Amino acid sequence: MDRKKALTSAAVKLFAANGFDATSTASIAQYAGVTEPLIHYHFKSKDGLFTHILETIFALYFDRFDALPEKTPTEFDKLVNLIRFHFRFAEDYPDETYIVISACPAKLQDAAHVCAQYVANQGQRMSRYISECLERGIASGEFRPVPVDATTGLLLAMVNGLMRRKSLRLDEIEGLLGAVLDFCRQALCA
Amino acid sequence: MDRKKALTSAAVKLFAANGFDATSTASIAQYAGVTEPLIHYHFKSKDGLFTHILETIFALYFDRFDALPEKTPTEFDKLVNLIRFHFRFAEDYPDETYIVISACPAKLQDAAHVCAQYVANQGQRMSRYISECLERGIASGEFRPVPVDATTGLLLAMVNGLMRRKSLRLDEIEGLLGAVLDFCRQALCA
Amino acid sequence: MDRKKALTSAAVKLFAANGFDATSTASIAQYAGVTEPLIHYHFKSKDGLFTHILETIFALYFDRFDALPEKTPTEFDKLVNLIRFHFRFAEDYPDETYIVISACPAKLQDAAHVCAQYVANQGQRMSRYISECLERGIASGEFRPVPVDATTGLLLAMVNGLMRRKSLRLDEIEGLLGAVLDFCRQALCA
Amino acid sequence: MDRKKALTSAAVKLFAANGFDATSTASIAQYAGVTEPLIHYHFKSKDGLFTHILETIFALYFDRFDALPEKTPTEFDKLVNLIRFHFRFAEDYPDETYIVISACPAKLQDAAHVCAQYVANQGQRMSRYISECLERGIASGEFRPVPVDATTGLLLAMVNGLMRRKSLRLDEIEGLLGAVLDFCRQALCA
DNA sequence: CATGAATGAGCGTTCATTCAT
DNA sequence: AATGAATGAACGCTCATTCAT
Repeated sequence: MDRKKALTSAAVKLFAANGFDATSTASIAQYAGVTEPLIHYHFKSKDGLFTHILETIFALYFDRFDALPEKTPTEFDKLVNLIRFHFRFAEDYPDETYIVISACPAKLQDAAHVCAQYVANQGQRMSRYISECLERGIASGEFRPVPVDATTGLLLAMVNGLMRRKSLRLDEIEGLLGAVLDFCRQALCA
Repeated sequence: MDRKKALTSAAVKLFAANGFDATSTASIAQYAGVTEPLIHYHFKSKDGLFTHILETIFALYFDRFDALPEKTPTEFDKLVNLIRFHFRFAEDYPDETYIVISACPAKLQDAAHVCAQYVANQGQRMSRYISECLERGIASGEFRPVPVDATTGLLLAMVNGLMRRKSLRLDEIEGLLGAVLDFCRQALCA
Repeated sequence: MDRKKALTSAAVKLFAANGFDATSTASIAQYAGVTEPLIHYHFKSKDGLFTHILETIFALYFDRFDALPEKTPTEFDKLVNLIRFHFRFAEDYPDETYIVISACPAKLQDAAHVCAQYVANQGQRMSRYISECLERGIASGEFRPVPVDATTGLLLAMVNGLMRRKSLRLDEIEGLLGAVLDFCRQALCA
Repeated sequence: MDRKKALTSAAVKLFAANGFDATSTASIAQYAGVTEPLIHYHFKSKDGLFTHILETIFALYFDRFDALPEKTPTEFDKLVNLIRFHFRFAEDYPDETYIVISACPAKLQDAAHVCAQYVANQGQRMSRYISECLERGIASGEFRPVPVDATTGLLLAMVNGLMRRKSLRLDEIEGLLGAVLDFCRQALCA
C-alpha cells in the first residue's frame, strides 16, 4: 500500500512538472523507488494511473465544493466563498491543480476520456454556481444588472487564470486574494 | 518553400490539438503531405520546428503589442486597448495562442529554453504595461487607489484565462469583451 | 542470462567481421536470435555493448599477462613468453583480438573513451615489459647493446602486426612462431 | 577541379581520422566547403570516392615500389630499400597509409571489392619481393638458412605493424629505422 | 506483492542518394 | 559545374506493456 501511494505521489510530481506525455513510466517508477511493472499491477496502465490521480483530485475538489455553505448573508459572499475555495485548493494541492489545468492537452481533446469529462463537469458546476449567484444578486438588487452569461465566463476565466500561477509566495497570495475580492465587489455590487 | 509553410501550419494545428509531446514528426509530415526527413532538412529537429513556430508567433504578437497607441485620452483606454488586442489576437490565431499558453509544459520547465524565455518576456511586458497604467491612473485620480502589484497580477490572470478558451462563437466574443471592459471599468474607475 | 551471452558473442562476431560502425544493432539482435531492445536492456546502448566486450577481452588479456612468470633463466626467455602469449591469445580469441586491433577507429580517436584508454594501457604495459627485458639483458651482457626505445618500438610493432593476421592455418602458426623467436634471438643475443 | 581536389583531401583526412563508416558524406562536403551532391557528381557515390582515393594511393605506392632499384650490391640492401620505402611512404602520406591499413574493415571483408583486391595485391607483391630476396640471399650464403615463408610473413607483419603507428616524431623515425635495419641485419646475415 | 527479462511499436534522427534547375 | 530541395531506407533508441516467477 505504501508503494502504491509512493507511485501516485511520484506521478503527481512528474506529471505536474513535465506533463503526461513527457513523463515516462520508467521515470515515475524510479522516482517512487519501485520497479516499472508495479504501475501496471496497481493501475493497469499509465493511463489508468493518470485517471486514478484525476479521480482523487476531483473527489477532493468536489468534496470541498459541496461543503461550501448554501446560505450566506449576501450573494457576493457566495462568490467570495467560491474564489476563496479555489485559492485554498491551489495552495493546498499546487501540483494537482496544475495537472488538472495544464498537463494533458491530448486527453482533453478526446471528449470521451474521463479526464475531459471531469473537466467539463467542473466547468459546468462552477458556471452554474456563478450564474445562479449573479441572477439572484441582480434580482435582489445586490448586483448591478450585468449580463449573466458573459460575466459568468469572465469570472470563470479569471479564477482559472489565477489558479494556473505556480509558486506564489504566501504573502502575495493574501494580497492577491484581497485585491481580487475588492475588484469583484466594486465591479458587481450596486 | 511551399512545403516548408505546409509543415509549419500542419505542426501548428497538431501541436495545438495534442500538445508537443503527443505529436509525432511522422504525423506532422503526413498531415503536411510530405516526408518526415523534410522536417529535419528545414528545421534541424522537432524542437527546431517548435522553436520556429514560437518565434513566428511571438514576432507577430510583439509587433501588435508595439503598435498599441502610446497616448490615449485616459489610462483606462490603455487597458481597453490591451485587452482588445489580446481578444483579437486569440481570435486571429487561435491555434498559435493555444500553443503558447498550453502546449508544452516540459519546455516551460526548462528556464533556458527559448520557449520559456519568450513566455517570461511576454509576461514581463504585460505586467509593466498594466502596472504603469494603474500607477498613472491612480496618481491622476482616474482610478481608485487599488494595490498595484496584486491588481496587475489579477488582470494578467484574467486576460490569460480568457485567451485559453478555445472555440468561442463570434457573437459570444463580442458579449464577453463588452462584459470584461465594463467589469474592469466599474472595478477600477473612481 | 543465456540471451545476454548470445548477444555478446553475436556482437563479437559481427564487430570483428565488419567493424563497429558497419554493424547495426538490428543485425546483432537478429544474429543472436533476440529482439533489438534487449541490447539496450542489458547494455544501455550499442556503445555500452562494445565497451562491455572490450572490458571482457582486456580482463582476459591482462589476466594472462599477469600470469607470465616473473623469473626466467634468461631475459630472452621473458621475451619468448611474451610473444608466445600473444600468439596463443590471438589463436584462442581471434575475433576479440581483431576487434581490439582494428574494429573501431572512431573510438580510438577519442582519447577519453574507455576503448582508447584500454588500448593505451596495453601498449604501455607491453612497452615497459619489453624495455625492462632489454635493459636487464643488455646490462648482463645477454643482449647486444641495442638502442632500447627503438628496439622496444620495433618489437611492439612486430607483435602487433603478427596479431592482426586473421585466419592463419595452425601449422603456419607453429612455423611462424618458431621463425619469429629464432629471428629475435639472432638479432638480440650477443 | 579545385573543388574535386578539396573533396578528396577532405575525405582522406576524415576517413583516416574516423574510418569510412563513421564518416558521413555531409561531413566531407562541409569540411571541403562544398555541397553534398558534388560528391556524387564527381565520384558517383561515397564508395566511388573511397575507391578513387584508394586508387590514387595505390598508384603512388606502386609507382614508388616499381622505382626500387632491381640490382643492388647485396640482397640485404634490397630489403633495406623495401623497408626504407615503406617508412618514407608512411611519412609522406600518413593519412593515406592509415586508411589503407585500418580504415575500412567491412570493405576488406568483401573479397570482390576493389579495396580488398588492392590490399591483397600489395601483400602479394611484398611477399614475392621479400621471399625472392631471402631465397637468393640464402642461396648465395649472404643469409642464414632461415625458413623462407615464415620469415617472409614475419617481415611483412613487422613492416605493417610499423606503418600503423601514427604520429611519430621525426627524430624517433630515424632511430626506429636504424634499429629495424640493424635488427634485421643481425637476424638474417650469416 | 513485486520483479527481471523481454518485446512490438513507434520515436526522432541521419544516411547516401536523386533530381530539377 | 554546382546546388537546394526532397526522399526511402535504415539507424540507435525509448516507450508502455506483458509474463513467468
